[in-house]
Parts: sequence; C-alpha cells; structure tokens
Amino acid sequence: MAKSIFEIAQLAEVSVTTVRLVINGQDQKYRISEKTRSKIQGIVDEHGYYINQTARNLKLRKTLTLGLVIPRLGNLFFSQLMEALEVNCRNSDYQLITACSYDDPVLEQKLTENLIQREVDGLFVVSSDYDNQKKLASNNHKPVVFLDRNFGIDGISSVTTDNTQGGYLLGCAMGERLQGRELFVLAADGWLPTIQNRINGLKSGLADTGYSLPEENILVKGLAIADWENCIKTMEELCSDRGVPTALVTSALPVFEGCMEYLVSQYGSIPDDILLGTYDEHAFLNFIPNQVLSVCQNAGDIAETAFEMILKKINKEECEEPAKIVKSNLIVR
Amino acid sequence: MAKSIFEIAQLAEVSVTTVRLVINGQDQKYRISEKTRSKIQGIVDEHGYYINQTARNLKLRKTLTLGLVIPRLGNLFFSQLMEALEVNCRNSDYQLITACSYDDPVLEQKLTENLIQREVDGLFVVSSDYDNQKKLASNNHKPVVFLDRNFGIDGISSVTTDNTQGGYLLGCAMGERLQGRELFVLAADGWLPTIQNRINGLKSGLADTGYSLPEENILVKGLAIADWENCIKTMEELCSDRGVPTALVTSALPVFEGCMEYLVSQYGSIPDDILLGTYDEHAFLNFIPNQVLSVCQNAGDIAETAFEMILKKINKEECEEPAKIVKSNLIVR
DNA sequence: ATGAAAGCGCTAACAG
DNA sequence: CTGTTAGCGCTTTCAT
Repeated sequence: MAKSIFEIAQLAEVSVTTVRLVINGQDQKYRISEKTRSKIQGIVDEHGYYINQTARNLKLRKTLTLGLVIPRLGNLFFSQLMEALEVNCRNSDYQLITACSYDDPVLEQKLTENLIQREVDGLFVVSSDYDNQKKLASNNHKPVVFLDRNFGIDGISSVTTDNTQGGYLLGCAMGERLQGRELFVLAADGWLPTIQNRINGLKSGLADTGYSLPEENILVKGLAIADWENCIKTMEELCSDRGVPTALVTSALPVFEGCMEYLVSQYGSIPDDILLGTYDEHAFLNFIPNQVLSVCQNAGDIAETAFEMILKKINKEECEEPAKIVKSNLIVR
Repeated sequence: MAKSIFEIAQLAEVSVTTVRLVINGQDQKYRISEKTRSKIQGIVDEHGYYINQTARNLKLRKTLTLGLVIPRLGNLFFSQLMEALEVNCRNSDYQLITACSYDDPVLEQKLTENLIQREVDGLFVVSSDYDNQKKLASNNHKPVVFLDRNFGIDGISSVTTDNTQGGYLLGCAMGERLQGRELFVLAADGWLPTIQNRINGLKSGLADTGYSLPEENILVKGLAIADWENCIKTMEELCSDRGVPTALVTSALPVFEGCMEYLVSQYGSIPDDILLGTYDEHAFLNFIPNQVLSVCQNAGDIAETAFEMILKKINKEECEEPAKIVKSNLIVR
C-alpha cells in the first residue's frame, strides 16, 4: 500500500521537504546529495507513493478539475462534446467532472453550485434558461464558459454553433430540392435562441431559393431533449391536421426520431417520397432510404475553443472576444 | 461573494464552532441561543455561505465522489450507462467523475490511478483487459465495481450483461427467420469475454432451431469501440470473399454501423432482402426498412445494481455475491 | 450554551 | 544541502 510523503520521510529518516524535492524531481535544483536521493528513491520504488490530491488542492487552492453541466448524454451531440472536452482536459492534466441537468433549471442551478463548492477551477455550462445564465455570469468568482447556448447576455464567454448559418445552408439545399413539395418544420425547445436561429436561418435560405415558408407550417411545441416522446405527439397532430408532409425539417435529432417513430408506427415504414432535413448529424441517417439532409455541428472545434477560453480565464488573461461562434456544415446525401 | 465559516464567525463575533452548529442545523441539539442563531443566520443570508468541500474532504478522508472509467461516450450504451450512474450518484449526494479510456489499457491504468489519487470513494471500471482488471481488483484500498466486462477473475465485484442469454435469444429468433438463408457473423473486439459469450449464445440459439453456424462464417477482427472504421473493411472483405450476405449478425452497434456504411457506399442503400441482427439497441434501427432484430442491454439495471454494490463496499458491508449478471431482452421488428 | 485547539497531508517560506 | 514550521478550511474533542 502506497505511502504519503510523511511516511516516506520517516522510513528514510529525512525531512518531508527532502522527500518532496526528490519526488517532484527538483533534487538537482536543490542539490540533494546522491546518497539521500537514492535512499528516498528506493523507498518510493519499494512501497509506492500516492499523492493525496485533496490535501494538495486545499493548500494550493486549485483542484485541476473543470466542471461540465450538460443537458443529457444520450444525445449524440452532447456526448461528443463531452468526449472532446474530456480529451482537451486530460491533455492539460485537468479532470473533467460532468453532471446532467436534463434541461431543468432548478437542477442545473443545484449542479453548478455543487461543482463550485467542490472547488472546480472552472465551469462549462450548457444553460437551460436566461436567468441561470445571467446569474452564473455575474457570479464572478469562478471562470465560466457557456457552451452551445447564449441567451443574449452581453459580455459573457460563450462558444456556440452558428445556427443561423447552418439553418441557411439547410434552407438553400431544401429549397433547391423541393420541386413543388410543401415544406413543414417541426421543432421543440422553442424558447432556446438556438432553435429560433435555426428556424430563422432556414427561412432565409428557403427565401433565397424562392420558397416562402408559411408561418402555419412551422410547429414549435414542447420539449425534445428532456422528453422526446412529446415529438411523436406533435408529429401525430401535424399529420392529422395537414396530412403526411412530403417535405419535413426537424430542429434536432430527438425531434427527428419522434417524427420517424410516428411514421413507422402508422405506416410500417417511412413513406419513401418524403424529403427530410434535420439539424444534427448521425451515421444512421445514411441508412434511411429517403433523401436526408443534415447539419453537422462541430463538437471538436467547440470543445477546443471553449477549453482555450477557460484556460485564459483561469490564468487571468483577459479575453476580449468573449462570444465565439463555430460554423457548422451541411451533409447532403 | 460567499464566505467561509471562519469569516462568518468573525462577522458575527462568535466562534467557528457556533457558526458550524447553526449552519449544520444542530443549533437545537446544542441549545444555541436564539439571539446568536439569528445573528449568524442573518449574516449567512446576507453574504451567503459556500462550504469548501476540499477542506471537508481532507478532514473526513472521504470526498463523496465516485470515479467511472469507460471506453467511450459516443457509444450509446456507454452514455446511457453513465447517465444512469450519474442519476444514482446524485440521488445519494455523490458526484460522478468520468474519464474515457478508448479501450487503451495504458490510458485506462493512468486514469484509474489519477482517480484514486483524487481520493474518489469508489471506482466503476469498464476494463479493457485481464491484467488491468486483475491488478485493480487486488489493489484493495479502494472499492471497485467492474462494469460490463469480467475477464473471469474470481471474487471480483462485477455487474455484466448476460451476453450468452442475449445471444441465445437472438440466435433462436434469427434461426426461425432464416428460411434457407446463409448466416454470417461479423464481430470486433474479439478478446473480450463479452463478445465470445455473445457468439456462443448465438450459436446455441441457432443450433436449437436447427441451424448449424459454420466457423468460417464467423469473422472476428480488430477493434470496434476505438476504431469503427475497421468494421467497414471487415465487411468489404466478407463481401468480396463470400458475396453480400443475405443474413447478418453483428456483435455491437459500431460493427453494425460499419457494415451498413459499406453496403450504402457500394450499393447506394442497404439491399432490402438482408435479414439483420445486432447486439445493442438504437431507436434508429426502427427506421431501416430491412427486418432488424436487436438485443437491448439494460443500462438502468446495471447502473442501479452497481451503485448498490459500491455503496455496500464503501460501508464495509461484505457482499457475498460479487458477480451480478443482468438479463437483456430481444427486440423484434 | 459557546470557545479553543488539534490535526487531515500537503506546500512554501525561511532557517540553518 | 536539509530541516522546521505555519498554514489551507474544515471537523471533532474537550473545556468552560
């Protein structure tokens, strides 16, 4: 069983300072004698040494941990984001601590407080509403970088996808392929700027290819991330009110899933003449026979940018460009 | 900005003990006078109090954190597992700390050591090989529960899926639907007992429905979780050596993805007469026109069982049934 | 009813 | 070259 610095010092009959210098490889710098060094080294090799990070954290007032509050992991985009963040952290000797908020503002608040009390050195947060974001942003005793969502608060550090641009790309591509079809848009989580931007981008892309999307063809209802079954119902409503659409855009993958689920449950399969478009990418979209266009967010870039930002904030380098925006790209099949 | 116990004590002109008793709600028990109590409460309400968990952790020699080392999060099963564990932890005031090993034994070892040095109270590990599992299991100064994989080491605490049973179910169902087709099996990560059990279960299920699977129809090659593109190549080999199969079982979702990817790249879509079967479930399997059978692992049950086990170990209650096995179920479409 | 003080394991300043 | 010591903020035991 591995020993602490003090125990090793006792065994070697030297002081803790000497042990620490050897263990931290500063024996050259402080000219520890070779005899002492090798005695200590021998004992470390024999018994092992486990540093007690907790004690070190307390003394240094930093923990080399970063917190991440994210809605869910079952959602591919978020799990990719976490994976990418975790790699960035590990490469810089940070440890990422992740908690899921299920887009519940109360839970989110509890989780961020908990992480701050655990003395994380910084915090990544995918906020679920304006108030939480505002509050956390003004709570300036821990560096915070907001991911994926910015509720329009001035001066906060955030890294988000350029949803308007992604929407525009999708709008253009759909517009070109409509060939007389009538397009419907199904969305959830409509209070998020993310979703509003996606829809606005889509509209302008469609407009630029000569298709004017009627407001009544846009259905924004309920939750997706926290409750994707809601999307099944919305699709059911759409189909019974307006018939099965021949062209459909969904605001995110859970919405897409809900829609397809409904169609399969009703018709045994996805009617093969529907033109489909969705935000978020997934390898499985390749396996659907219909034409599916999708907008791929760049989780890797978002993570990297966010990580650089938080490092700067931790090291007190002022960052003058707090709100970064990452482009996404269109995948045409 | 929130204050520490000491700072509050100074402001209230009382001792830290008194403050702590009020903050921890033990003021009744120790009969703190109402005057003192309300003075302290007032200061807490005004300035706020943030407990420094790091200091508490050091003193109490426990951190209320649990570590999780998992191959990847992009894999749905693992992200579901993490999500479920995180909920269990949160409900018992633990914080889960997750790190990804990408099934690299060296990285895995580094991550587990790192987590132990951070003084997690217990550790969940999806081990990537026998040696790591063996070593960690005998390293008995932290409670460890192994998830999803048990390399056949006696007496370790593990919670795994009953892969043989799941394989058997799939084997029976496939066998009944073959109708003269020749079945091929594609697998990766073949060194895992998980995979071996799945294949053995499958074989016996097929045998029980009168189909004897020839060994040369089973291709086990390379990695899936860490490198799913490898699966595309394996499928390419299979197709060029033996033709496009009319019945195919894959050992996990990444393998399935690779196979479908290859077929789509070659033929524009998945040939519609292939009967498909795979381990692991995903909502998107519903949207593939072919008949797809899948085996659904129960991430929620695994997490719950594992969490109960680690709590017992932390509280030193001997658990006499260390290796738990969770059934999976077949999804027929 | 409230306070004083020791100590968790580590770091860093200072002393020889 | 090596040792001593004072904290980091908290909990806990023992006084009063």
